[in-house]
Amino acid sequence: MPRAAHDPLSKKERMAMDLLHSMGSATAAEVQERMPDEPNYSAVRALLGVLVSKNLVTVSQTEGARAYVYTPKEPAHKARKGALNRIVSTFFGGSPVELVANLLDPAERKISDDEIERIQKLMDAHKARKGK
Amino acid sequence: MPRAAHDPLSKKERMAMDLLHSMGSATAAEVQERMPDEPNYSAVRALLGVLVSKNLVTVSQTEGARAYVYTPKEPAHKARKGALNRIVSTFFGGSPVELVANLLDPAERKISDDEIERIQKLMDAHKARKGK
DNA sequence: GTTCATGTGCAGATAATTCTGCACTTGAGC
DNA sequence: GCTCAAGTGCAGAATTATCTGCACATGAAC
Repeated sequence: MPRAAHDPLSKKERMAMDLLHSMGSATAAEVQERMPDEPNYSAVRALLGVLVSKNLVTVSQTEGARAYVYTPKEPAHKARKGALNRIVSTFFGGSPVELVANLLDPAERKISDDEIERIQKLMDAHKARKGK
Repeated sequence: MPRAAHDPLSKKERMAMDLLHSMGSATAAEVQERMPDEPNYSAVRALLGVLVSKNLVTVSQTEGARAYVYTPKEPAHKARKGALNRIVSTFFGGSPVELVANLLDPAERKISDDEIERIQKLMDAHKARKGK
């Protein structure tokens, strides 16, 4: 029986998971490259192995390639949702509006005018869909 | 000498830090209450002690109260910024717009009409400030 | 001034994570 | 057919994180 799904990840595991999520999928070597202070190859393999055994990651071998490819099992949209929920509740008192306000805050320099423009469009589209 | 600032937190440490951030500050007992499956008091104290020794948390004693109060050292806005950056880069390909789009996506059910209204207002205000 | 609940400090024990090393495989290049 | 680079499997060592227990402090209630 697999471990409980909510089993929290250890720090390196979390790191590796995040890398896999941001890359979509990757080989051990690719993960290694992006780990802070490049642990050795065996260590990375061991780490990924743990994720596989926890059933959080899938391993596969593609045609011509030699190395295994590791892919997160949780679909991206779920992972995003979870991450967002966590952040909203721990840093923005549960209010997504606060989060957006923070993104817009120029003091935080996180978002360009162009991007703001695009968000505005999203909102309009959203409104239109709603209104009809 | 303190440990490197980017020293990643272990899972319980992360949990405790998040709790402190969401509460502003707290006693060991308060943190304990909110930890999944309530570890014992000594364990929580030990955990908080580690955070203090890593220089991430401050401990203080207020007037009439007996228990120590633990407070994150990193100012809230910085913590938020870091958390947002991390999420944007690991789950939204570096684009804050994608994050907002995800928040708006009704399939994700994360945000109410009322909240959307408020975001819209924020955007307008932002635009107005810009335009002048 | 005794008792009790709640705290503190700290020294290790226990458990989990992270890493290492090595024997073995396989395809490419020569 | 060798040799080499890049993989794989796995067993356990080394390191960290987590927890436990206990002796002592202190204010409140009685």
